Amino acid sequence: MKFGDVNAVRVPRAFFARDTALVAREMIGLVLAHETREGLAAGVIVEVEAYLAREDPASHAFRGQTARNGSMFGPPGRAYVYLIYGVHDCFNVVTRGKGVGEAVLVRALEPLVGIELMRARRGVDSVRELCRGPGKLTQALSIGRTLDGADLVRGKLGLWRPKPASSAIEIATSKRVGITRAVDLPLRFSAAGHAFVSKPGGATSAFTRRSRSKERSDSAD
DNA sequence: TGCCTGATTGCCT
DNA sequence: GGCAATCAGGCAA
Repeated sequence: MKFGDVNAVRVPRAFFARDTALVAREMIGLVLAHETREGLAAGVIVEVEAYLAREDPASHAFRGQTARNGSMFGPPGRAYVYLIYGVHDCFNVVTRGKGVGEAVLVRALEPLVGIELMRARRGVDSVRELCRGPGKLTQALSIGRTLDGADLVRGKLGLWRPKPASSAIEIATSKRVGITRAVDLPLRFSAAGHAFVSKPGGATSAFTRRSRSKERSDSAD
C-alpha cells in the first residue's frame, strides 16, 4: 500500500491484542485510512486516548457490556464507533482480547491523502481543521456507526504502518480530554508539539454544561 | 416511563 | 470564552 509517497504495511491483529496503553502509544505515527466509492482518505494518527475496562470509570465498558458498547468487547482489531452528544461519531480501536472491553479513541489525524475529499465532507478549507478532533476526523474519513464492529485488519477501513517508520516522533503523555471521571489518569498520547493535535498540553479544559458545575474550580494555566 | 448525562463541535457574543 | 444542538443508554421512580 502507498499513501502518496509513503509506503506502508497493514497492521496485524496481534498488534492490537496487547496492553491498551501500550497500543495507544504505538498508534501515534500510524496511518488510518478509509476507502469508499468517493475515493481514499487517510491521515497520520497524532493523538489518541486509551480507555480501560473495569478500573476506568470514564470508559464506556466500566458498567459492563450493553447493546451500545458491544463491539468494544469484541475481538481486538475491530472498530468501535458510537454517537456522542447525539451529534458526533467517535472512532475507537478495540484492544486486548475478546470480552475484555478496552479500546483506543483516535482524537486527531494529520491529513495525508484525499484532502480535497475531506474538504468536501467537512465543508471547511483549512487542512489543520479537517481532522483535529474525534468528531471531525470521522466526518472527514466518512466513518459512521455503520462501521461499528468493522474488522480493521481486513476491509476498506484500517491501520497501516509507514515503512520506514516516521523519523522518531516524540510522544507526549497527558490527561484525557472532555471527561468528568478519572480525569487524572495519564492515558492520552500525542505527537509532541504537533500542530494537528486537538488540544494543547495536558490540561483538561473546563467543561461547561448545564447544572454540572458543582465543585469544579481547578482550572490549570 | 421519563429524566439526565455524555470520550464534541461550531456558532454567537 | 460561553453555550446550544441532539440522541441513546442507564438509572430512578
